[in-house]
Amino acid sequence: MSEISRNGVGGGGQPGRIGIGLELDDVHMKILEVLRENGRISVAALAERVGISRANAYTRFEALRADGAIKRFTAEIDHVRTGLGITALIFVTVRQQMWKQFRAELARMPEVEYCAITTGQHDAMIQVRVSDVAAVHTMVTDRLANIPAVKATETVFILDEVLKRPYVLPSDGDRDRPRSPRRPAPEAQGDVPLGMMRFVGAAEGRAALRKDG
Amino acid sequence: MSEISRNGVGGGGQPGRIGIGLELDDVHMKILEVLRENGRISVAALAERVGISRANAYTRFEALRADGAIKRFTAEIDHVRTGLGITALIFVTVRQQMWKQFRAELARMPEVEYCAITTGQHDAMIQVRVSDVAAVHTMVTDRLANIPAVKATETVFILDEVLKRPYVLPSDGDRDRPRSPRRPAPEAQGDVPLGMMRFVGAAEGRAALRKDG
DNA sequence: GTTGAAATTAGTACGAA
DNA sequence: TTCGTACTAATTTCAAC
Repeated sequence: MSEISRNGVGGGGQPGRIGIGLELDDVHMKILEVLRENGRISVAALAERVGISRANAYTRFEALRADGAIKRFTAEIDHVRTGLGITALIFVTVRQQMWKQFRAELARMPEVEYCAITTGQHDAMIQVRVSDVAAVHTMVTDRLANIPAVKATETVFILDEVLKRPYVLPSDGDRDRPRSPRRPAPEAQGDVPLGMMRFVGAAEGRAALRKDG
Repeated sequence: MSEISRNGVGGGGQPGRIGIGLELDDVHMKILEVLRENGRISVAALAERVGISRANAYTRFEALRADGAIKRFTAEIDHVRTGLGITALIFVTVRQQMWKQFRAELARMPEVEYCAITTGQHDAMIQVRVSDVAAVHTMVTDRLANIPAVKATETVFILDEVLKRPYVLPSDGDRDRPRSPRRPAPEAQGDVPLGMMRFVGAAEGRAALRKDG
């Protein structure tokens, strides 16, 4: 379920004005900041925390929802408590021209929480939550392996989830980041050990793969 | 911020009864199911959808919150709309005995949405959201490279987020999954191309790394 | 975009089954 | 435990400014 908006590399626009949606000003951002920490706050309390009137808060709240800037509200739950304490990442290599099938099969796998198409060595990364390690094995060898679209997989386990923010906002950077310019100053690039850093681009023909998804 | 519960590989318990918390029955699960799709639903409406009384819904709702099964409520937002349309995964190799420093530095990076410690070739995977591809480059070469704890990185871009469920619940499997047993039947393992599947274990000495985090 | 007052709904506290 | 009801407090809506 829940197809989400596409992020195209290189398609980044300027903050606050993207697409044909409404313009997000500082007040909108502040509203989002509050809602990400407490999604169940009343609009009245929200108005007070943001520093605007009730009516204004209702208007903006509804606008953010209607525009799609807020996609939905959800509860964050403790997976260990619900019996799904094992999390794994499965990197999948997908056969060309079979993306549609791959996506269809994904929708039929409830244990998959997240799937993203990536550049690099593999084509997609999926995150699964299951009750035990055996279930990961079953998932990979029984379910994924039986999908013709899946050429190969590579599985790693998640030992610990160190950080999980509800989501990131542009305004987060205003806190302690030194307001870095879009492009780093040329002289700043010299003093880092670039040899240790690898940017992994898309494999050959990857660009064409997105079309038949 | 927001340290979350640790998921230990091999530490999976039986569903519905983990740790010393409250016992989660079918009604609790149904409540979570509703709340994950609509985190702002009123308790009155929640009671109706689950099929219990209002008073009972309040009791269980509060119990789930107090127990920690529900960690928080949040709004899911459209990152492209807020100007953070570029998402990247950075796989990090961390120097032994320097995990504490790595985690401290992570907390000071607002663009990091998620960080997990993994088995396999790398030690950690972090997901960042920024406004443009140049910001990823700045992030990796300027910020991450300057952390002594970081030995090496590998970066891939996310081209498309195909699937993003609020979270997975054990009951999700009751829908269309053929109620698979914990461990796959021996004969079922023979007809899959195991040669294409790779399970990547932890690098040498990885187990010791968790202690000094 | 703001304030204030009416209508509605949410949250709490009971006793009964 | 769970349900049903009554009570109190808060929120949402809608009006005028």
